[in-house]
Amino acid sequence: MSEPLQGDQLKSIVERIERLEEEKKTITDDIKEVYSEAKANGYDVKVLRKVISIRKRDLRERREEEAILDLYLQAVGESA
Amino acid sequence: MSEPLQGDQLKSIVERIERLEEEKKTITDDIKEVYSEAKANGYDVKVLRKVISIRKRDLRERREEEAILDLYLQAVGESA
Amino acid sequence: MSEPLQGDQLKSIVERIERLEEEKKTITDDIKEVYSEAKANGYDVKVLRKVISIRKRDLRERREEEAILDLYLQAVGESA
Amino acid sequence: MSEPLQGDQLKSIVERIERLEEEKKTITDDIKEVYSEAKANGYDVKVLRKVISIRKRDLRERREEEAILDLYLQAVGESA
DNA sequence: AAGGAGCCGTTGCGCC
DNA sequence: GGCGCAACGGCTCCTT
Repeated sequence: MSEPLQGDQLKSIVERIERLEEEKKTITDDIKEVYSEAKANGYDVKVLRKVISIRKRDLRERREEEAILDLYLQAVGESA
Repeated sequence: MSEPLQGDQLKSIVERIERLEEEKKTITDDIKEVYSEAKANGYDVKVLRKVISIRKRDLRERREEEAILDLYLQAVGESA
Repeated sequence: MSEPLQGDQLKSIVERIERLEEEKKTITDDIKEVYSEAKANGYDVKVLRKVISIRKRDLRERREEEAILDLYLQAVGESA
Repeated sequence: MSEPLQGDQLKSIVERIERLEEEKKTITDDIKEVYSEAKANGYDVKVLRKVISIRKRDLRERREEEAILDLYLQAVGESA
């Protein structure tokens, strides 16, 4: 009798994923909405996107530097 | 005195977007998590992804067909 | 009589692309080779890759900053 | 006095890799260029890509089959 | 309509 | 040999 249960499990997995993807889409749309509002208020969307992306990049870069520092430390025989 | 307000507005916009992007990332991670669990339960992730994508495609096609049907109905003088 | 010519043209396109992809693969293999040599000489490949990627990122970041500067200049009415 | 030499060696490695990656990028761009031209001549790029990928797949499969055949031949005592 | 940017899915690579 | 990660290519949407 495990078959039907497996079927249920699969169904559950698919539904969970689809539900999450819907939520994700909602957020994506929200983001677009914010850009739209910004544009309506006279902001240059292109610049705005650039600002966001650079801030994100900076954050990433900081993490990157930590990561390589860890690697160097390991390379000289220290635990991270 | 509108400058500082604009500054605040810009800051608010950036923060709203960054907050939304964080939420989006959380959901993306949740989705990965579900796939991981599925894999741990013996499901083939690649196939699973295919299933999801086909279902998405089907849904989209169904909506397109409805849209076309609506157009036809309107064309013959019926309200949608 | 344009049909055969078109066939030739298509053939030419496909061959050019396939040739270029072969060259690309050769280079990819060359890169792997360099990493292999480096490893044989005692270098930590993981660290090496990190170094390369950070240098690339830095270069990109510099260009990014120039790009946003240009955007700002445009935003205040100056030509880039 | 091996330190500076090692430094030079590392520098050389990094430069070789970066040089190769530039060449790789050039080729990637060339490929894009060919697709662009094809498009300008009325070809459907998406279909074209499909053609290329199928040919690549076929080539690969043929080689795999030869490899298997070789194994069989060896198994029965023949040299490849 | 064309080009570019961002997102997603696939493939290949290195590690365990 | 399997797993996870990172790079690459392809697709879609948006702007010009």
